[in-house]
Amino acid sequence: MQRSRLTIRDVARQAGVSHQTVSRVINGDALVTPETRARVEAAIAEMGYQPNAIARSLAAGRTHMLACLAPNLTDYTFARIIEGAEAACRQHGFLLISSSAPEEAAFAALINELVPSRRIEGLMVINPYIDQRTQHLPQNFPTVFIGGHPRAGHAVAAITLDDCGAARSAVHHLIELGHQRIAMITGPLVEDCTQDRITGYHTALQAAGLKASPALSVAGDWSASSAHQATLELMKLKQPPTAIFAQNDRMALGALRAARDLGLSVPGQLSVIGLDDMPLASYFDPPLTTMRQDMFAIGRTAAQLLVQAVEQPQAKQPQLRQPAELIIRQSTGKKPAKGGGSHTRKATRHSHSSR
Amino acid sequence: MQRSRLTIRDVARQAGVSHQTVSRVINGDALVTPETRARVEAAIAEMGYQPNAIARSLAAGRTHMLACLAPNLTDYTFARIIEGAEAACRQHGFLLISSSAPEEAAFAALINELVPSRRIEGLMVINPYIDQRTQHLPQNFPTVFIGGHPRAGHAVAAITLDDCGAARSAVHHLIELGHQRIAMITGPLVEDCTQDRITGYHTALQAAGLKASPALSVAGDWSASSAHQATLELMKLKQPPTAIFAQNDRMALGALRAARDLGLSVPGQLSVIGLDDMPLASYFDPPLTTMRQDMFAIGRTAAQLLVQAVEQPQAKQPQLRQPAELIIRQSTGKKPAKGGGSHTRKATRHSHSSR
DNA sequence: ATGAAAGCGCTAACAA
DNA sequence: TTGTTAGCGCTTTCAT
Repeated sequence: MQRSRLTIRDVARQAGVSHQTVSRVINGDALVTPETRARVEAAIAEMGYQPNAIARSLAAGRTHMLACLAPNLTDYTFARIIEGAEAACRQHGFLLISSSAPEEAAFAALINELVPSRRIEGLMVINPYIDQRTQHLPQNFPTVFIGGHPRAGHAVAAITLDDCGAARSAVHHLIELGHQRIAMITGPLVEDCTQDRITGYHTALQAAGLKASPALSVAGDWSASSAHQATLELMKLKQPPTAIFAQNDRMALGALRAARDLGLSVPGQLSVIGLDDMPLASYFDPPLTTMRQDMFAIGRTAAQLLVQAVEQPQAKQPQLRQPAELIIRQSTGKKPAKGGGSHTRKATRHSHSSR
Repeated sequence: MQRSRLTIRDVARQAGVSHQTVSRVINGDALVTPETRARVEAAIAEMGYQPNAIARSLAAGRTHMLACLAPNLTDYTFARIIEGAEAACRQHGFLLISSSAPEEAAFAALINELVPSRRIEGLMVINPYIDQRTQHLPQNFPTVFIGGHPRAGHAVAAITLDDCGAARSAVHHLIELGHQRIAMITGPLVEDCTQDRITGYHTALQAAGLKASPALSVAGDWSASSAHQATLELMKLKQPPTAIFAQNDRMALGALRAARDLGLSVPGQLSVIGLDDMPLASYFDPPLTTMRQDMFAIGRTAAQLLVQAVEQPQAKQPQLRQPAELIIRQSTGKKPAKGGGSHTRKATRHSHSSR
């Protein structure tokens, strides 16, 4: 892997053609005699020439680089989106810069570093609507939103999980098991997906003719500990819930632990359902019933949308929704009979998915 | 955020100077009169000019981009390293491309796309020694290894967790609790860190005058399910272990579940210790005793080493080790008395770290 | 089908 | 201190 100090002209000399012809061969231009092409390709192979991407970028005005901004890179959900996006980018001949911008200021700084310098051709933003992010977005620049639906005035492509539908399915599952007092632990209220999941929760309750009690809805922050706390409070109510819908799996885990701390069996006395199907969900105690979402696919699709937006800036900007799938494990069960069910914890043999 | 079609010459005209002077101002060259500088800066501000990074790269021969290759982006450990690296890169004025290369072929392809095209100035590789990755690495190119120590012939900077020391501490903790039959569930045997952790395990046993039984060492693949399986087998031995050291937290979780499936109380009848201290470890059942490693710091340091290697190619290439810290929670306890301890599971109130 | 010329937007060497 | 002249390595006119 020698330093590619060779230029297009070196190859041209070796092949006995002009440097322009070499350029044509590199770019697959059709107007080259097969013989010439062969000669040039032989020279390229022999000398081990590889084009300088920066020079190409400058001359062609295209960098073939995209960026993806996420609140962080460690959340499994985000990481998986990025993995999908990165794979799709490479497939389309693009490179991806993924950066974490926990707060708005960092977000604005990043945009201002990447876009005006003309380093990237397009931008993917995960969770565009937390804080005031969108106001820092460049105008007339190819952008795709992931998780968060465009407000009026934003003609950008967007792809989200079907948050509303996923929440509705989760709550519907609980209702089918006979639960009537169904609590919800939400994510931060400023996030779009939190709101959509709240909507889905209410939709499911309404469809079943159940009334939503405000006391049964508690805000968490996606962390297990926030849900642990929330669950302890919920179970202190004069009429505690018999089931909890946690808006993500980490919080579901916090709820499970709180139940254990309170000596409540799950699902005997309390059912818990999550949302994500994170890799370890089947190893929770008990294995978590949850909604599975294919974040890799979301990332991949987002990248494809973005590539399209870059190549054809005038094209329509679609708004997509990726459905979620109910994964039933052992953290949900029939509503306990009045007066409580069995308090004992059975050491049953659990089956696990192999994820 | 208008399209930066403005060039250095537009600014020069506006400020009534040569384009070169504008370049000097942009680059903080000292040889500019304060007045001229002020005029130029005023013009820049007024026009909203921002330099074209690609043109700069071509002219200066520097891209200020680095890449980090990891087996995947979703492993918490890797994601955290990348987060740290990315933060440090930005701080030093570099951008980071992080890519996942699950197998050797993808790894080689990536290297071949990034390096000869002169797009990046340096390379960070997480787990350089799984499969035959190192043979695809470019020669004479600034590189830093993360996790995996250089073999002979590789004069590259490297930073790893102190795998050996971390394993030793973990096993030592079990020994101090009185355990003598201590099993280990390893990662894939081809990985450096697996081997180092095995070494640490043996070192700790030897130091205590204990003999390592080959039957007590089982290979997993870092997944919870592999450890679940391994634990079931370990507990079938005529002389089962009283404690298990799992080489990562996910596998420790698998071991915990296997214990539950077998009706064994943890830590009453079986102690389990992990390695990682992943965010959810304190929410395992029981909360997991484990070794904490600061992967963010490792990533940050790796990036700093790389920047240094890029700036001063002739400098010495250090090999660093980041220590790990024992985090005692509730999955480890005294060796059970002969004949077994209490089989009952107490619903004690657990404290959690807030991570 | 091929080559020559001109420039992408900037930095670097030299001159003034 | 500032301006002038050349490129960086390639693509894109435009001739031929």
